[in-house]
Amino acid sequence: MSKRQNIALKPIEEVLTFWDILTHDERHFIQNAYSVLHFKKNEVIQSEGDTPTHLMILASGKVKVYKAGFSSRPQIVRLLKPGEHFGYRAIIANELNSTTAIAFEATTIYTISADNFLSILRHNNAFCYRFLEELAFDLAESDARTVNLTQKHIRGRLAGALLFLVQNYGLEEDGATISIYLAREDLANLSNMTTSNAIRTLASFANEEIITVDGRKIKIIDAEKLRKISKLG
Amino acid sequence: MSKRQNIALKPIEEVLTFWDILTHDERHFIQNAYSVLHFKKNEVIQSEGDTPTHLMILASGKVKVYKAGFSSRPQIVRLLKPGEHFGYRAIIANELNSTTAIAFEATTIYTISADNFLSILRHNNAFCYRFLEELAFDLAESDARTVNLTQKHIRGRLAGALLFLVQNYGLEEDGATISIYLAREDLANLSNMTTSNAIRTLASFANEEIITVDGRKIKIIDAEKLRKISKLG
DNA sequence: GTAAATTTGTGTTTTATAACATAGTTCTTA
DNA sequence: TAAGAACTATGTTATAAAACACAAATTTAC
Repeated sequence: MSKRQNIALKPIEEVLTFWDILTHDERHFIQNAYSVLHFKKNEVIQSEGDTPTHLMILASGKVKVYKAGFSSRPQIVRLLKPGEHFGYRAIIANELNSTTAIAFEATTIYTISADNFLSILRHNNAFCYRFLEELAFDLAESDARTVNLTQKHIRGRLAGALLFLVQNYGLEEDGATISIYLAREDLANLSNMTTSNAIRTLASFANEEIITVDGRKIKIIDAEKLRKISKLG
Repeated sequence: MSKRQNIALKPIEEVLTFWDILTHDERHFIQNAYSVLHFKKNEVIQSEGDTPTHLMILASGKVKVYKAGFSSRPQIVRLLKPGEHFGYRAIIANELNSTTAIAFEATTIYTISADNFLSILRHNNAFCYRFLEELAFDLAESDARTVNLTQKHIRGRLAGALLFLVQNYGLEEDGATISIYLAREDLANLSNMTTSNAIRTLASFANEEIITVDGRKIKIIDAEKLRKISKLG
């Protein structure tokens, strides 16, 4: 992990989506027990195979979570935005980290130690249930991704990835530009294809006037068509 | 769902792996609130897209859980054995069923209604935590499957599937025969390939004396080699 | 116990996508 | 602001696996 700094930072009670379900005592406890970590662009936050030590909550920035593949092609399994948690699955399952997390951009993270996290899980049922819901949701997503990536053709996979980005990060004020700028390589690692093919297919989409591309900025022109391509492989 | 019958049946307190963490009252409650369902070979137990109604616990038999693919090729995501639960993810996430479950063979299932299940989840922290653990474990499995299926070549995928079957259902008394007899098509749906390719690849493995095949009975001869193939794609 | 249906097996052709090669372009950083 | 590194782009070739076609074997149903 990384050194600390001190930049303007949203207070923990505004970042944690589960703040409302904590008891008075727990809030107090956490306010004294959390840490803040800062990561620069492309810094590794946690590594696949490491012992998990903390629940992490993204305060600002963007994080990609991936599994190292065999063929030197990592598979991105989650993209995180502020307010979202990670690093806790392995704590609960009592396993080593199954994924690596990297900061896409300068990122600030609140951390709560595994012991403290487990202690609250064990004592606050609503808290436990909240994480149960989250994992239940993520599991369906993961299974759906398996089918998406194994059964669709390249165009369908890339279209699906673009729609996922829209859903996940939303659009800019123009109502069209996807609010995250990914390298072609990341786009490829999200949709299980080579970088060349991500580039090529993106160019096709632009040619067909489904999107426009300006460097890493992608504007959605015809979302309906994109959805169709995503569905029909 | 299906009609009831009355065959010799393990009592619920012996089937439920979470019996020990229920309170006296909850045990009492469940003993009056469960139902038993019987399914014949190939009967559908629940369908993708349906509203989830019950937590299901497999008392006897074998069940496959899969997602319907696009290309008419379903993807098997879990294979269940007695004692294992299913059908509860969608209840927790408050979604429709994301998978279909089918009985592989004559199967008996204990069911507990969604309301009752949720009520215990909400009141018994240890119970909630047990399911949290289960989902945490399943999520890593699902992510790992994504990478397995997208990045390995056919031989690696099939080798992985065979090892999975061994791990999941174990071996017969001879210490070599896998304790589940799957159709080639199911083997294919487990490892993301066409049936022809499952047949062909299985034949190659037999040729290379890594396994022997007798109808649907598969004997593992060289587990080490199988592991190697699974790893190196 | 025979017909029909399903499953298994094998050969051939086609195709989607990876791999490779190379060049232009844009970002870093010294 | 120049030099190098990283990223984007595009053409060509190679190949893994699907698609198709059909035959043999086995299971199921009547």
